[in-house]
Amino acid sequence: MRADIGLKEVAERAGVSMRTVSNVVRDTGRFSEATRERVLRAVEELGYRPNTAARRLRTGRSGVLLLAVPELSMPYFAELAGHVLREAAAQGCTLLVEATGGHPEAELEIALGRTDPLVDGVILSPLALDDRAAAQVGVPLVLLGERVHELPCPHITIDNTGAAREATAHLLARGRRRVAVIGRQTVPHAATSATRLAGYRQALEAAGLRYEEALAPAVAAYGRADGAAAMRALLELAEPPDAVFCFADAMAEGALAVVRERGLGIPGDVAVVGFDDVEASRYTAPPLTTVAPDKGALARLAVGALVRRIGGAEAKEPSVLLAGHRLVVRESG
Amino acid sequence: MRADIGLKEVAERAGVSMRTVSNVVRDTGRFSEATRERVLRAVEELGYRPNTAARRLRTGRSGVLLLAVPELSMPYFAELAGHVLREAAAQGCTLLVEATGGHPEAELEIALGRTDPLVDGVILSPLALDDRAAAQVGVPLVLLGERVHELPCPHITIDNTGAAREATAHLLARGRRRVAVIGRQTVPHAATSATRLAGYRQALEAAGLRYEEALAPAVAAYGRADGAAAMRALLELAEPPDAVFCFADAMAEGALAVVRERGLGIPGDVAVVGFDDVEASRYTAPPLTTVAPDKGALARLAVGALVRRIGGAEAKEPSVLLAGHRLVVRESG
DNA sequence: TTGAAAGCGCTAACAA
DNA sequence: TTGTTAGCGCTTTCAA
Repeated sequence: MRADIGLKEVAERAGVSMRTVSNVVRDTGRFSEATRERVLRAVEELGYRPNTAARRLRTGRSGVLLLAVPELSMPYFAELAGHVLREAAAQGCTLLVEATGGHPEAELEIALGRTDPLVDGVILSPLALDDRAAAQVGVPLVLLGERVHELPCPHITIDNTGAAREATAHLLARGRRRVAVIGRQTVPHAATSATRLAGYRQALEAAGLRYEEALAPAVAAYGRADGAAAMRALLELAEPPDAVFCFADAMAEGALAVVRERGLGIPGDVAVVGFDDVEASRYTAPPLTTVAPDKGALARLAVGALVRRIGGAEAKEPSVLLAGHRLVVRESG
Repeated sequence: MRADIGLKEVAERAGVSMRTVSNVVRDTGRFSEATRERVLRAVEELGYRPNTAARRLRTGRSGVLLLAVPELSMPYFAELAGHVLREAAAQGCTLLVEATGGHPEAELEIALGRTDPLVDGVILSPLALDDRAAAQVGVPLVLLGERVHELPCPHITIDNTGAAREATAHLLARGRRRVAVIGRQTVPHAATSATRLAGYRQALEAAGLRYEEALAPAVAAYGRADGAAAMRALLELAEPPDAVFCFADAMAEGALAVVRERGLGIPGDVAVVGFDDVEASRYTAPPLTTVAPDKGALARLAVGALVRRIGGAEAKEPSVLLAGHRLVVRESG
């Protein structure tokens, strides 16, 4: 049982009205320095803590943000969640984390605002959201990590196409000529796949190479098992690739395991590049070359944009906020 | 702006009093089947959603639980959080996730109940909590994953000592004679280290071997880098080990990387066993033999015990709840 | 610069 | 079985 010290008790102790205590505590309105000190002392002595439920009931604000990611057990999202957590705390907000499983329906529900009524705003990391949500976004919303074209809300992302182009170009620059890609998806609205694939093709084209679909096996998801399966398929090819660019480190890990298992050298026989720069990628065999999105910036931009949105900012601000990225070259490619 | 449909609107529409609506919605009190249907229809048509702030203000319950883990970027905790998330949702609770950084002070704050005033109860995964908190636990609290002796609250854990004994015995049974251990900690109150080390020593003893501190290098934390550093030290020894038992899969990954880098065979020259059965461990080179705690059971027990605690259950129930574990034998040992 | 008082939407004690 | 009503603790208009 939390001590039942309320505004009233503090007010009595400090010899002022509740209103003044409220003002001092939230640092709003006017009051003299002397009053302020007296109130703060009373707060301290009594161990007063504002009742958030009452505050919310009154103001309609809870200070709670929701972060919805596909799966917390995916290291990239876990790391991202960690950053968002820190950033939300820095902004004085509480963060709720939810897993959508990457299901379009679950993502839609969240975009529509059918979340815990507690939340003031939502940061959604969609995997397969379509634009049915466009017409009726129900909460202050920010999309993190993927562009869903029609949604009227800020999108926080990195230059996926540019990053994919750089990663592919890197492989090409090292003399690879059959560069495969793991991460193409055939489901509709798979924006990550689409933007990165575009970058890959641009790099190929710039090098005078032509895109072969055989070198871009489709995957169902972005897990290790998907990467492993795709790599196996690639190695069955009459002309197997001499390099593979994976759209996620997790898939790269799976791919690495398959290549090793075949007794092939990395990067000797097959170079491998990933995407995400998850912590584990420093410890794979061999350490993974990968695209590192600036996760801290991503989190900062997302929380910032959301807080502004909640504060009533209209869609005035640019609808796409870009965080940086860089290619971290390690030993796998 | 959430639609401002309240109990009142629903009551009017259904032609009953607010009280009845409230009862129907929460399924408490008495009402006829006909009333019930009428009310539910009105709720549906109006899209009524209860205001949780008002409810909480009135009842003092928010239905929000807090899970505090050291770091979300540690895969074991990320996976565990995923399970707890699901379990909390199944119980109709909202889950807040927080990272303590494993700092004793941060953990103490949480155990003392100095959390977001919103939360009804806390599941804490402590790394270094001491028993200063004993006297004054301030919220319904459940400890997950580690026993902190004096705290008057349920402890959810696995048989760490037994598990460590089994893992070590497994290595011994395969003919290893110099079995090292990575994970010994010298900071006070490192319960995980202490219980697992005890199991390791028991197995050694049962095999007629004696404990050598040189084979148990101290680590500062349980990350990959710590495992790598410890493994390096071990390989410098005049008589290096022929097997290593790591208290966390993350450390095992670091250790594997070092062993490979030295050109030694796994498990040929050095067998490696981990602890946690994190998903990544199926994809290490070679796949990691590891102790798998039943994370689902851990989550279920923790949420269950906490909900009962919040509901007013006294410390009547057993103070230690054990989840199962098993040794998953893969190729590394 | 401060005080008094009216609710925010809901639950539960009291009535009918 | 259902209706009425008094607050929960806070913010904020209206007065002083």
